[in-house]
Order: sequence, then C-alpha cells, then structure tokens
Amino acid sequence: MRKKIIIVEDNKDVQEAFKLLIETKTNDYSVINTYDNCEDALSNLKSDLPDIVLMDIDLPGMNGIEGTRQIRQSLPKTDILIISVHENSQYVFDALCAGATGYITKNSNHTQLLKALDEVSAGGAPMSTHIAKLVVKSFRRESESPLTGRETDVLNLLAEGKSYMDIADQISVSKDTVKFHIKNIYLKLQVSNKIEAVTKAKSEGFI
Amino acid sequence: MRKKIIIVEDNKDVQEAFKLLIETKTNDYSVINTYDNCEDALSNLKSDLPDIVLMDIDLPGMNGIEGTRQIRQSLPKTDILIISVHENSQYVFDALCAGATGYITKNSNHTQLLKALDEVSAGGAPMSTHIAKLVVKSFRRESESPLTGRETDVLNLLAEGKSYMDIADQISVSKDTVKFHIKNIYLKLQVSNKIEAVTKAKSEGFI
DNA sequence: TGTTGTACTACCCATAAGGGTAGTTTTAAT
DNA sequence: ATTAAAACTACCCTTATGGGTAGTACAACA
Repeated sequence: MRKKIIIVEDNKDVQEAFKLLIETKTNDYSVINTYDNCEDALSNLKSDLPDIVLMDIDLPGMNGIEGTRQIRQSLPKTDILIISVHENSQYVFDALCAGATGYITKNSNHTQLLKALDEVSAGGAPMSTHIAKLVVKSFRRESESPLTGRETDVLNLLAEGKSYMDIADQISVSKDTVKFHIKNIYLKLQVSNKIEAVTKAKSEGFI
Repeated sequence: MRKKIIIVEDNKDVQEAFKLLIETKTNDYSVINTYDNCEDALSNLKSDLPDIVLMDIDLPGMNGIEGTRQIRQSLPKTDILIISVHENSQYVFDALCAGATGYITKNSNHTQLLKALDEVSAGGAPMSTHIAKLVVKSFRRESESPLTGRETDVLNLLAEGKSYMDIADQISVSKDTVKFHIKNIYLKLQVSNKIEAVTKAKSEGFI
C-alpha cells in the first residue's frame, strides 16, 4: 500500500509541482490532500492520517514550525519533512526541535526530493549538505565542552552569582576545592575572572 | 510629478494587485518596476531611483530585511515600506533596525495601503495597530531602565569582565567613582555582586 | 533661590577572588 | 596492575570586591 502524503504549502504552483512529481515519478506514495495553511491541515488530520507531511515554513497564519509541533502531538508516528527556502540555523533548529524528521531546501531537485521521501520512509533524516553541516556543528559544540561534569556544575552556580563559599556548601566540598575547579575552568576557557568565564561558557554553549 | 515606486515581491499575483491598485486609485504614485527578488531590484536601483520601495520579507535569495539594509545604504533618502505576512516582533524590529520606514501586514485593505503610502510621503511611519503596539512596548522597555547613562556604561564594561581599575581607566574617572556607580547599580537592581547585576540587567534589557 | 538628580572623589574595613604550589583519593581505562 | 584523568584538600600571598560614610561640583527644574 502506498504511503499517504499531505502537502502544506501556500504557493499553488509549488504545491502542484510536488504533487505531480510524486504521483508520476513513484508508485510508493500518494498525495491524498494539499493545504495552503496549517490550520486546515490540522483540522483534517485525523481523517487524512498521513504517513508523511511535506511542510513549508512561511505560511499565512500558523507557521510551519508551530504546525509541525502540533501535528507531532496529534500524530506522533507521522513524519514531517520541512521544505523551506530558509537555510539559516535558527529555522533549522527550531524545526528539528519542533519534531521535524528532515529539512530540505526548496531548490532541491526532483531526484533529491524523492530520495528524501525514501529516506524518511526508511527511518532516516534527510537534509541537504548545508543543513547537515549546521546540525553536525551544533552537536559537536554540545559535546565539545572541555569542562568536566564537576566544573560545569561549579560554573553554573557561579553563573547564578554564588560566591565560592555558597558553591562549596551547595555541592558539599571545601571552599578550596571550589577554588581549584574555578582555576581549572579559567585555564580551559582562557579567562581570568567570573564574568568572562560565564560569558564565554554561555556563548560556547557549555552551560 | 508622481512619486516613483518599485515593488519587490515574489508572488506575481500580489505584485500585480499592488500595481493595479496604485495605478488606478491614485494619481500621486507610479509603479515604475516590479521585481521578484532583492538582487534584481538592487542591480537596477541606480537607474530606477525610486522614491518608495514596497518590500516583501520572504523572498527567494536575499530576504527583504537584508534587502532593506542594502537599499538604505545605496539610497538613504528612499523610503522602504515593508509589506509582510509576519506580525511577530522579531521580524518587525529587524526590519525597522534595517532601516524600514513602515511595516504593514499583507492583510491590510486597499485603503490602508494607500493611506500608508501617503503617510510615508508625508514623512510618517505607517504601521498596523498590532505592530505599533509591539514597537511602543519595546520602547517602553528600553526607556524603563532605572540606570543612568553613566551607570549603564559602567555596567556594560563590567559585563565584559573588566575590573574596577580597567573601567576607571576606560571612562577616565577614579576607581572609587566606578565603585560608587556599581554600588548604586546594585541598589537599583537589588543585587549584590557583578554576576547577578550583569545577568539581571541583560534579562531586563538594560544592557 | 533652593532643591533634586547625576557625576564625581576619597577615605575605612572586612571579605571575596585569583594565582601559585603541593599534595591525596577515586574512578575509569589500558 | 599501572596509568591517567578527575575530584578533592590545604596552605600561601596579593589584589579585587562590596559595603559604609562623607563629602564636592554642576546642570536642570520648580
């Protein structure tokens, strides 16, 4: 049985192009409905029961990211493939955080789009090279923290404005130990005071 | 002589609708060119020499906000009126920061659009009620800072990780004066150390 | 004219913070 | 069993920080 697809896209031409492409070039998918806004798509969701949603981001009314969030809540097993003109990191991360399965750009060619559908069906997460780089970079950053667990704890408390003594009490070690950790934090972050350490750690995503 | 208008809008229908509206309903404006992306508009800017640019935000390639910035640089006296579907604060502020003269939403009716053009010509800054509220709110927040100018300067330097001495040198006052300002900052923000002061001031938008 | 807000200077004092050095213990990997 | 990293404790010393108090100078405002 063919996988059911719905398209949420406010540009009629793009909508038709995708539909035509999917209906003619493959036998594995069938576009059962198209919508030009999230609201309409959501109200028919329970009757459509799509396997895959092709979702635009810039939509009148509710945007595609919020739409993604709501579809996810309603049908957690449905895959949502974002097809957007935006390649900036914020959109990509927001979309992925909202529960999008993949994120490809509108300038992708036909082969790439169909490949993306197959990837989604196979449990993959298709995204363009550029997008993939952004995502990889974000993950690398998260795991790249040079700080040990303890140091991260200390730095978080420092960021709250706590004194060495406060921190010592809170994590049940001596004041000198806190000092020791902070000295190491400064070394690793190449800074020499609390403010710089907190600012740098925040900007690098360590805390 | 009629004011020269160019339209930057990727949707042909909207483009045509605006053009028709302006050409038929008024004698004060004339649409001399339409573009569906910023790049094309920019390359003809010096020959078009428009008085007013009607600018969409979601455009293929360069977005309308960046486009606004570049048109401003090239023709500072040209007014740019953003016509967008987005009503969220970030877009509005980014657009206004980029140098947009006004910001109206696409669901504005014909009368409102023409009124906006007249307002722009008269040196005004047309925006919908909702948008205006956002802007007003942002200004209220900005002027709500309890800190004096000097205190704000000091706090900004403090936020960079500078010591009292560093700050004193930088703003050419004594270390004790810096201390004095910082004491007042702590009082006003109800905090008792640098980190808390910086964190609070940042979250409240004072720095 | 006097008041108020802002900016500034100058002390005192106790504690916090930053930097150096020297170790022990725990835990995880080889 | 050995090593290495992480976590921890302790001491020294100097400077930075924060809090208190007491003033002066100047411009805006009533």
